[in-house]
Amino acid sequence: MNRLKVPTESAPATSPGAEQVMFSLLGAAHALEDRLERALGQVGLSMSKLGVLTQLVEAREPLPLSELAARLSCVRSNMTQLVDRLEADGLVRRIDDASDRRSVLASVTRLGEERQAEGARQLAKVREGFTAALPPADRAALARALAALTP
Amino acid sequence: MNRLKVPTESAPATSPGAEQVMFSLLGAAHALEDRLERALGQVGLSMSKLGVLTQLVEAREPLPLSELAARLSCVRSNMTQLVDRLEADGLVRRIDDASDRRSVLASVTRLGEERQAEGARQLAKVREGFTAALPPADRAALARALAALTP
DNA sequence: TTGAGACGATTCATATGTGAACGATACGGT
DNA sequence: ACCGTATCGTTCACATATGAATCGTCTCAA
Repeated sequence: MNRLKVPTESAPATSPGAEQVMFSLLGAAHALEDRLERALGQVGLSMSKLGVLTQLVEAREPLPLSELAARLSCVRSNMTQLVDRLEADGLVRRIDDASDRRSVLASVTRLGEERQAEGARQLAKVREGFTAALPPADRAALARALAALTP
Repeated sequence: MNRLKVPTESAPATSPGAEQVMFSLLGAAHALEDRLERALGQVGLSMSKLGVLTQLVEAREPLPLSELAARLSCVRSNMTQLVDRLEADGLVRRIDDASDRRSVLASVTRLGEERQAEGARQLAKVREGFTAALPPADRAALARALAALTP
């Protein structure tokens, strides 16, 4: 699931190091995603799968695939395949929507709920490690900078 | 090429906001990658393709696929396919390595060099936008925090 | 009521990544 | 000189994403 390392540039001699901050951000996120996928892999999940399960658990009711796609910011065809795999794993079931025959609802199974809880624990562990690695003095500035960067 | 949005958590009431910093980082990187892929798409490239072309241009000589995979931190099978597509695009040629018959070298074409230059310009534009969006007061702290985060 | 257009899910083609298995080649120690 | 092992590229199966095209269903305006 990894992203390739970003192309290094032949440094244009402007403010020294400024060009590299963007790549540092990509690299840090990349490394973090690796850790998350590895941790979740230990309980048979991925970030994508955990995302779907978490939505369903939090909603406390079955949700249409369209709604899941919207909440997780992906296209519907992606959700079709993701739910295919979750169904094959026995973590989710498709049920017909009685009120709209176009719609298909995803319903989390008992096993899916258990797996979601395990995944959430793994995720929390990684998050703790992340927070621990963060220089406390820079935490606020990081949060501020990231907020400014996300439009 | 997008990553799904990260699962939101039912906030455990520890230090307020601290849990979310990790997700902010993933989100910011995600948005940034989107912008980069879109900018590169305008010249028919992707981050992965530009990465390969840039390595070849900077090396000023053909490189073995293994070497490219190592430099871009991906597995060799990925490089095989990436070079397949670059070759189909006419940006790269495979040539036999006379000194080691196991090895295959990737050689950037004239068109590939031109495309790399265009890609680098697109990348620089995005980077400028990135830097502009960054609160100057937080730049150093961001760089420091990201460095601490990348092991 | 009906028919045009919006909407929901799926399928297909494609891009990008991983990892295992394979065949060809290289190389070092005996 | 030969054999075991390492390395190289490829192929395959899979996971994850996008976007276009398709098919069924729904809804509203005329």
